Amino acid sequence: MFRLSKAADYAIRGLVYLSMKPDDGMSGIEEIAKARSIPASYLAKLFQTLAKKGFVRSFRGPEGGFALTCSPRDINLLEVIEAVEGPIFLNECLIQRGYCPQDNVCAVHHVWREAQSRFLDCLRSCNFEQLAEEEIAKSKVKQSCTSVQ
Amino acid sequence: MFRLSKAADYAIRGLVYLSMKPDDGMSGIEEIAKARSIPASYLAKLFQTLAKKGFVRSFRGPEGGFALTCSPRDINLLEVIEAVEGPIFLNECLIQRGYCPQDNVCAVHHVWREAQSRFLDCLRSCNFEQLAEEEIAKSKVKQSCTSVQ
DNA sequence: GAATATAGGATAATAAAGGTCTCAAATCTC
DNA sequence: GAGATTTGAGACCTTTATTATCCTATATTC
Repeated sequence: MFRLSKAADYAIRGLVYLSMKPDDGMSGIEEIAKARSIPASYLAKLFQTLAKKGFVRSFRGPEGGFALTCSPRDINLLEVIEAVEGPIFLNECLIQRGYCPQDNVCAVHHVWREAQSRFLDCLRSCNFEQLAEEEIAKSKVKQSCTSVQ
Repeated sequence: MFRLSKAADYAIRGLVYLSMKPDDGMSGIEEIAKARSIPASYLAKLFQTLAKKGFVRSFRGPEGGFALTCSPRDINLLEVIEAVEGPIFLNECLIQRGYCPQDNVCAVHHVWREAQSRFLDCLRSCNFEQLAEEEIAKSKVKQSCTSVQ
């Protein structure tokens, strides 16, 4: 099924939230989870893997929480998704050269490669600074004009 | 997980096989399954749904089997995948306008829309005539030069 | 009309995703 | 140092999707 997993979706939403904070802003899991309507215990587990992969640093104890390790500009969508879901392959035959026994015969193969590279480029070109800025802008519009659907 | 299901993969491979047959050529499940190394009983079910969706016609009895209902040129990859897997949505929030409560706030939303439309265009622009021709060409190359990896 | 080859449909087995809970470890405040 | 607070790690359960098989009904041929 070609669908983003909830895990990746949650991770992205959480990181966007952190990216919107003024520099080095730290947030606890509970805060993020509440702000973005994500199950807290699930988000906690996700942020553990994000910490392992180096996107965020964790701080224990009261007033602890998570903070980005680098500028939001230096994180892109693709990285985050792959950190949570593992590497993206639209079809098994794209996992690595020679994996698919019908590599040289299968005509669909190169269509997948093309579709995949376009798709990945699109995700790679989107960083969290953009996302955060856009979200801030949108939320301002919404505040000044609450009745609009 | 962003991956083509085996079901869709098998369906595509089966239809490519039919597309390679001279016009109106009919093939039994067993034949197709053997030619493309697909579990026969599984392929049978897939072709049932392909028949329901109108891509192939079925013929029972001895010498029966399946045949395309129209020219391979008039079938594209996207149609087939969606027939088997259901409609493609990269993220739940793209299912329909207003489905996602954070529609107007979420900045990631339009990235998904963009990525999705590029992806779908790519699949839509690929028809089974192309695929069949390419596969025939490739298999000829392979025959004349078997030792090449 | 009997044998046979095939589709049709129901059902089972497996794998993955999604989510919860508990306890340990660290850190801070008092 | 005691207690409160928060992450870390992992076990565990539930749900959903995928993959596969089996049995029955139907059409075709001889």
